Amino acid sequence: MPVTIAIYEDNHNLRETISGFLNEYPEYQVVGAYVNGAGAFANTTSLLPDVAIVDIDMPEVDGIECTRQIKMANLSTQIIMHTVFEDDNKLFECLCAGANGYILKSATPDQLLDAINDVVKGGSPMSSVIARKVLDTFKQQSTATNAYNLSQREKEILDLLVKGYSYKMIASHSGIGFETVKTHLKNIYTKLHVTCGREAVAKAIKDRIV
Amino acid sequence: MPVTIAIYEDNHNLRETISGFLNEYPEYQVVGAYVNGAGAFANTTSLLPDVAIVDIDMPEVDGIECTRQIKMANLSTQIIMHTVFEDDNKLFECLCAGANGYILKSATPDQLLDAINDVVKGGSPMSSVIARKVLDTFKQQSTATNAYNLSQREKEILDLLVKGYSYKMIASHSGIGFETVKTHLKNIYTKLHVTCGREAVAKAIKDRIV
DNA sequence: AACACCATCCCCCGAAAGGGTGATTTTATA
DNA sequence: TATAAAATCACCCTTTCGGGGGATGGTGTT
Repeated sequence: MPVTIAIYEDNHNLRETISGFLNEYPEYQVVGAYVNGAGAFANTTSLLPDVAIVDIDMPEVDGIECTRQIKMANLSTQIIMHTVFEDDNKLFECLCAGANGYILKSATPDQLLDAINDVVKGGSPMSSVIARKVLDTFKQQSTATNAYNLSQREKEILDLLVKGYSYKMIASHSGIGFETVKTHLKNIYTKLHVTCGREAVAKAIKDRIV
Repeated sequence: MPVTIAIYEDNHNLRETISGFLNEYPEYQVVGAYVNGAGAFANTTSLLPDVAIVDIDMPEVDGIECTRQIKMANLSTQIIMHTVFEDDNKLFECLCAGANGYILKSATPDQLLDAINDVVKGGSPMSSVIARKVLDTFKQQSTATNAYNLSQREKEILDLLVKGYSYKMIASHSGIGFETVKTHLKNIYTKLHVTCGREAVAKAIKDRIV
């Protein structure tokens, strides 16, 4: 049973080249080739391809929207983004849309085959340069950590506040008095530079304190 | 000028093997080899290695803490995590700690060299399996969307609530009455199945409503 | 026309939040 | 052991929340 593949690529030559190249192998079968993401949902629903190779820059319905449509139609279709080069902002959008791999158009045919095999086996092929960009977003998220100098008790109470506990509930949960909770929260608000509990909750979550 | 390398690996044989292997090449120079992360900060500060190869599982001071220490001492030291296999929970911790690459101990010497070259060139070498896990956390963050059926106005008010606005401030900001804000928030709390503003804020952020 | 939904506003009322000031005890650390 | 930091509690006071009603007008759908 061959791996079924859908291709979304606006460049006619490239589309035919990839399609023809893959069809030379009995283990791959191109079941669809389209100039953009229009109809991606319907195509995917009816064909259920194992893999979709999606160009990011396409007219009308671009690769990101196309990726969303495909994933909405069939979550198990593995999506390989195909792009001219490592593009920063769109990379992130692709990831959120549900892309499973990222391959450059400058890649060799063999690398394309590797990428296809990778995604069907549950991997996410991408260059180390792209991987670095992905990793950087992680660190970015976790750098702004606890520079607020909260004590252990304060973190605990803030955590309960985020969970929606009232002052009273926090007091009984932590086995301390109501007034103590108030004092702690006053200090917490001061340290976080916020003026109310809701703002503290937002900051706690966004800055990964909890 | 050779690439300077520090090795953190508790297994004596492996440590010596890697060290010896790398030192065979004039373009690489192992400047330190340690059994765990103790003293990583000091080592890094004085040696400023280009690359550190860090085993995740080490006694006393493990690879994650080691990674933090190294990055704290010198941000430009590129860190390659070295592990027996793709470990889920620690992977994420490593990324947050600042790891730049992820290589398996089963990798061939050539692959190790590739990884080293990758990180010094600004890439992040990792297997496609690991890359997939990283990507999955992205999607996880963006999937749980708005199924709460909030109206546009309600979303707007919830957004302001997250920003720390008081009811009064929301009212004047949105140009509506205080009582209207209250009504909206009552409805919002009902729709989100929460009982107070802080809980709503937490839910709004975690479920990416705002 | 009837209905659902949204946005707007009003009143009442008790509970909760939060800000100020001050004090004691425990714990960690220099 | 002195000292700082953290944790604990108390009292006062005002404002804000949050839940319960109920009401009106607009919009869009059936």
